[in-house]
Amino acid sequence: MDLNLQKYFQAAVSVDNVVFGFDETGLNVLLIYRGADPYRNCWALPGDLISLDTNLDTSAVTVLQNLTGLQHLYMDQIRTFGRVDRHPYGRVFTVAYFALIKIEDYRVSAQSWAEEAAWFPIHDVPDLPFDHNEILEFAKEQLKMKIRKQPIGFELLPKHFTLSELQRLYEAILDEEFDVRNFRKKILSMDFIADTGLKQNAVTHRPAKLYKYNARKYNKLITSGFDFDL
Amino acid sequence: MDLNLQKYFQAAVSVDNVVFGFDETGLNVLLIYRGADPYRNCWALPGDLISLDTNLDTSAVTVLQNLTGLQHLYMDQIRTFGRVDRHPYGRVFTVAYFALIKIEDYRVSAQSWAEEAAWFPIHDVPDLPFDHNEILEFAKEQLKMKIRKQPIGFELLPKHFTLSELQRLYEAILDEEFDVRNFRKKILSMDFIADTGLKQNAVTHRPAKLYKYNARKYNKLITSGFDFDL
DNA sequence: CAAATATATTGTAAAAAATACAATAAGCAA
DNA sequence: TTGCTTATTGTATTTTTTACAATATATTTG
Repeated sequence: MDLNLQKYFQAAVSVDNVVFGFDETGLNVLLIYRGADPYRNCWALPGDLISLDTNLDTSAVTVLQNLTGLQHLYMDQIRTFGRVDRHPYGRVFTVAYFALIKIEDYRVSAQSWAEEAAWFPIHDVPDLPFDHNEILEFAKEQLKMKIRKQPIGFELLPKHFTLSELQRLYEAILDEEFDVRNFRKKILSMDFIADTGLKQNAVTHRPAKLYKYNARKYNKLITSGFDFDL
Repeated sequence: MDLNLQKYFQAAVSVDNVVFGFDETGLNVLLIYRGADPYRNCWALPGDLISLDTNLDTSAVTVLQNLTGLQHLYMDQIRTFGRVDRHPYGRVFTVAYFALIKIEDYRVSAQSWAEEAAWFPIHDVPDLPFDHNEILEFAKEQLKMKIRKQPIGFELLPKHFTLSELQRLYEAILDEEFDVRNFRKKILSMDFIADTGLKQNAVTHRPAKLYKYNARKYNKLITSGFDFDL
């Protein structure tokens, strides 16, 4: 390589994944316990330097799977962080990705140099190394924006869900309360959310109707200029 | 450096700037004519490899100034592109930024290895090297989203502007037409847009009233939960 | 089995916002 | 004075948002 170019080709790139998971306790984020330097023995976002023969988006998926066993997630790029001194080993740019999953549908298992992998309640996250706290804050903002504009919320609930569950989900993520009647009115006015005819059972109170999300209908609406907006 | 790490630290990072400019002809994008390899003698987005001792956001500003002379712009990061084969010299990740300016307020002058710098109408952009066409498309989408949500449109017009000019601006960027009466109603209902008491002169028809944008009032509204939305 | 408990479900009126639609006004030029 | 060009304005209708509380249905308890 040209000597003039040499000096540019000395950077590393990492990905850091912010995986949000939802369960009955609310919104959580997945962290790993680092078993490798730098910042060995810290909880951190599951991220790693990426191999230079792999496309960026593919790397995000690979890194996550390699550290936590999670696979088949849809990951979205959110932003690149590139402060000069963000990594002690040299110039490392990190590309942050985020994903949103239903915790009970996946099993996380620490792998590679990750000693543990665990879910932390979103309001109870420890100090993280690098600029991971900053990344997490940014991801939370993105999540709020996205969940208002895209029907990703449904992917966090069981296939059949009650409107109360849905409302709790939105309230947890947006950190905001909605009027029960108005919320239901709005949701039911979107005709890609359908009554299954089923009801909850084994609950100690009036059982709620179960609904399901119809992605096919949603996609049809989207293409005809519909705008999901909570 | 640890030999195991060596292999990661061989990437380069570039920034590519999508600078949108508005004038009476509509929306334009700034391109440079490359006087350096690769893709010498092509029009391309003003971008360059970045020096590894500079923060990412600073690099975006520096690169743009170095190639086009533009400075004191507010640049926003939009996305990182990292296909393995996007650059012929090696693994180069590029971070795309965008900015929005009033053409007549700035003078562009090709510098460094840029042989020319010129504005191209947004609907008349040539084939670009690397993945620059893809980056540009992405930036256009971002611009549409942002201009609906933030009052950045005002930064593209003279300090004093007419409502017709403002409407033409929005119509050019969003590629959509608005009803004259409803548009004015909506704009004037935002009380951070004020009548200056002045009128156009030297026009060959009824002169329009001149308005101005009051950023201070807007910021006050924002912090109290107001949501700009066109 | 009646009462208590817990959550689910529903409607309506008022206010606000969005939409559709066309006539008149104010300059300049011929 | 007339014609040309762009600027400006209002109203009725529809749609959407908001605020607000009583009743229903299941289980558990006494």
